[in-house]
Amino acid sequence: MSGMNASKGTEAKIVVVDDEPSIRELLVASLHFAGYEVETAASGSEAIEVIERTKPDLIILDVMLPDIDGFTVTRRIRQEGIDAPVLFLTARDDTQDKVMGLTVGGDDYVTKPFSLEEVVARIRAILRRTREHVEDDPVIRVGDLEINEDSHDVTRAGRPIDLSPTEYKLLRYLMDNEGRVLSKAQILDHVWQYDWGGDAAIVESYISYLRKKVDDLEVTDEDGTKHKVQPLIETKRGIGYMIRVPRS
Amino acid sequence: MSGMNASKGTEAKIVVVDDEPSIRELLVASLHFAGYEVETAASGSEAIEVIERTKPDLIILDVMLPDIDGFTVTRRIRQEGIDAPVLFLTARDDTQDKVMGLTVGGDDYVTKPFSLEEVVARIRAILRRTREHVEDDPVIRVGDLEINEDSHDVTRAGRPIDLSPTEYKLLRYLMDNEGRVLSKAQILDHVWQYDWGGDAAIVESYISYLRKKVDDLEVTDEDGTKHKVQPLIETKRGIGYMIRVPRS
DNA sequence: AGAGGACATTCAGGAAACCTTCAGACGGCG
DNA sequence: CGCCGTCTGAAGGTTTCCTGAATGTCCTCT
Repeated sequence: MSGMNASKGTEAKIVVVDDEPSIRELLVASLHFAGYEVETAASGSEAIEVIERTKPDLIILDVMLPDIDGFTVTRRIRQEGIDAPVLFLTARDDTQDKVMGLTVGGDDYVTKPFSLEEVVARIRAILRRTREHVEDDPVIRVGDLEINEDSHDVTRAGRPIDLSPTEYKLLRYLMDNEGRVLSKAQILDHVWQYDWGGDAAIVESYISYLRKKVDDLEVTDEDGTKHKVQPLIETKRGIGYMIRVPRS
Repeated sequence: MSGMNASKGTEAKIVVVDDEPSIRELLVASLHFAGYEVETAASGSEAIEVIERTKPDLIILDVMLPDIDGFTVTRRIRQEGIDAPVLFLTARDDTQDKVMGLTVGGDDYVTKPFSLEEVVARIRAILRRTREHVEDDPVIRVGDLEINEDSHDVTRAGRPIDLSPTEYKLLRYLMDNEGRVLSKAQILDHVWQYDWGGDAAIVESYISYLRKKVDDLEVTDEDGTKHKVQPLIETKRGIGYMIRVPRS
């Protein structure tokens, strides 16, 4: 699943609140595997109880809940002195005014249906900005390939690269799992929205696009000689894809 | 999330006084995240107690409170020797004479409904004038683009630029977050009033206005040659907007 | 070597995101 | 009261992206 560079500082505690079991499980599995400690709640009232008991570092909160809606839950726990940032889950067709004011403070939101990469990226961005952690670096590196999660910049050997949103998400997922083979199914599940109905063949197309932009470059050395960059994206036939600095 | 240049001197302590929980939360979340230490009070009497106890550097005070009004609160705490500046929150339809005399000393006011940028900008301006801090610079720079928070002047390559109030707030928010992509929702939440009910599409319009004034200029060099300025505002498709000196 | 399967590449249509402009509404100011 | 700058919503045009399909290439097993 979404295995990250588990190295990152202390593991954060996250509470997931959603009434749909499938969404809950999806998030729990991913986040747990990504190294977070996860608790869940299926309703607003349960959420308040769980949050006050466990004092999480971050809360993932569906705004549409059977009993108490997400905004009210937020207000209640804030009154109790809990100031953990909230990542709201909203339906795309929610009226705009409902979404208003959601991005103040450390809070943020994603619209359903989301892709896991979106959620994980947002969580990291929030935690990076919220926690005191001075050492937190918005840059992810694999060899001479870098992506900056703040500016969304991508560079190879210092040279800027332009990626489309989906290309960026795919590359980010690969880099987050450097040295680990990811199946096409895994990639589909993380980079594309969870309600995607299409074919896994689209992964091949996007790998191809990515390779052309990232691995098919010529750079000029200090001494003026041109040479191709080392390809970083490897195909593991029958298994999937992986990114890493190739072994000699 | 405003005032991101967290680097700024020592964190100031602020007391927020308002009887509406939603306003309180909005301000607490934003200011806390912006690096301020925040306490709250929901009434005039509570305000006096909290202010005398915590000795804040600045007070945000709604003039319309259920028990003791804001002016009286100010008078009382002044009698107790507390001279922290006050940022008053007033209703737009408050008669002019009520607002009169609010800006004496270090004090200032904003009208409800406000935008977060307005509040944060005023807070910074007040603290800049109040504190000894010699190193505080009212000028924000990105490349050859400068805005002066004291005079509200905007210049590009030395040339003055006229901006409308909303254009200025938008530019200021972008520059305060140089090199970080801001979503349209974030921009809406910070630059527009918190009770805004409209569409996020308005952000696109204002980005367009801003570009025409800021990024679509011709300047004349010392040697008489004309050339276009580098565009500083970048679109990150599917993510948002960002300002910075472009890479290479 | 050949067949079959897995992967790579390319392309075009449609969709989505974005840019720009404009007219009307609104409010401040003379 | 009328003018003027500003704000807002909407429309139209443009660019970029996504997706599915078609075709080509490489690997593997027999």
